[in-house]
Amino acid sequence: MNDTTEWLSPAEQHAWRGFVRLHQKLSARLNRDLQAQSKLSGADYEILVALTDVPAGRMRPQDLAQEIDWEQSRLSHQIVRMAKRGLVTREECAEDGRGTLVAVTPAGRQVVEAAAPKHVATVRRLVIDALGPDELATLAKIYGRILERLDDEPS
Amino acid sequence: MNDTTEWLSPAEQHAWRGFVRLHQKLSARLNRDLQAQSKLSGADYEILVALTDVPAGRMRPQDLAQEIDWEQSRLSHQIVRMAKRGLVTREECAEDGRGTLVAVTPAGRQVVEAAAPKHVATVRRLVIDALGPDELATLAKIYGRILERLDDEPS
DNA sequence: GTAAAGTACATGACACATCATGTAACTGAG
DNA sequence: CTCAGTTACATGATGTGTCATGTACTTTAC
Repeated sequence: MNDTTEWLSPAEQHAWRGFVRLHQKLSARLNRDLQAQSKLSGADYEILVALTDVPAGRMRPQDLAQEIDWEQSRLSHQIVRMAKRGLVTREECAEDGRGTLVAVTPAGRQVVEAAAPKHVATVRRLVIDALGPDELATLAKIYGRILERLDDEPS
Repeated sequence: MNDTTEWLSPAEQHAWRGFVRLHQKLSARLNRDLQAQSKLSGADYEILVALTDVPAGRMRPQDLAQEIDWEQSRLSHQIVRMAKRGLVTREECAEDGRGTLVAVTPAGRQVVEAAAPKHVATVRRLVIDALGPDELATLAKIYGRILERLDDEPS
């Protein structure tokens, strides 16, 4: 590596550090809240929301993975754990012998429906309410731009 | 829970989803890059940067934890793993018999010095370069505001 | 129809994070 | 001095994420 590295300016460093810290603390906080209030991890919550969002309450793992942007393996492990706790079940897939269907159980539905309002309230209180409408739009725009870069790049 | 939950508006939801997705994908990406290029996890990198940032190259775990905003237990486990790989060592603390000092090893220093330029380049390419200077300042301001809220709240 | 290639998902190993709890050393009131 | 409380850190259990790899089924080329 040569010495032409362009290090971050103080302003850039400040913004970047803030980004990292915020990300860390906020997700830690949201996970702890979910766990304390609803006995759910963030991962559990994300799965349950995705499943209850579709009318049938069941999806192919591959579709679910794409929907929430998870790796297939991660999802598979997560489903196993949630099935053990009775939040979801596996069903056979008629159209494709290799496939499966993941379905929310009534218990899972009940849990997420109780959890969602509290979670949303926390998000609103901690994040949304801290932003003006213009800032909200700016953030969304910036995030979209960075996400594009991520998707464009090779790896 | 009553039914007065104030759900997120479409614009709010869009921004929030972007926030979550960006956080997930970006940190996954940065971790993978670090791992691939330098055999370091993001956690390893953070520790090494903090340690090499101080002249002595060694710190009390409690100070280190505060510096990078980690839980004490997390840090302790991480130190164990990094010590096994020869990136850091534990030293006895003269002033306080309960205490320890964590020090970067020469090997650790070498690894992080090789890793840093590549990491910074990735951050710049993916994030910083996607932002105008005004946007950078806006982000920093917003992050600061949300971080304050996080720190203010009970838990 | 069959063999090769691809797809859908599972699994084991390992790194990581968190929680609850433990141990040793320090500090201060008496 | 001594003992109660606190501080600094370690440790075990458990849940989670990633990687590499495995298995069963399906599709495609021939």
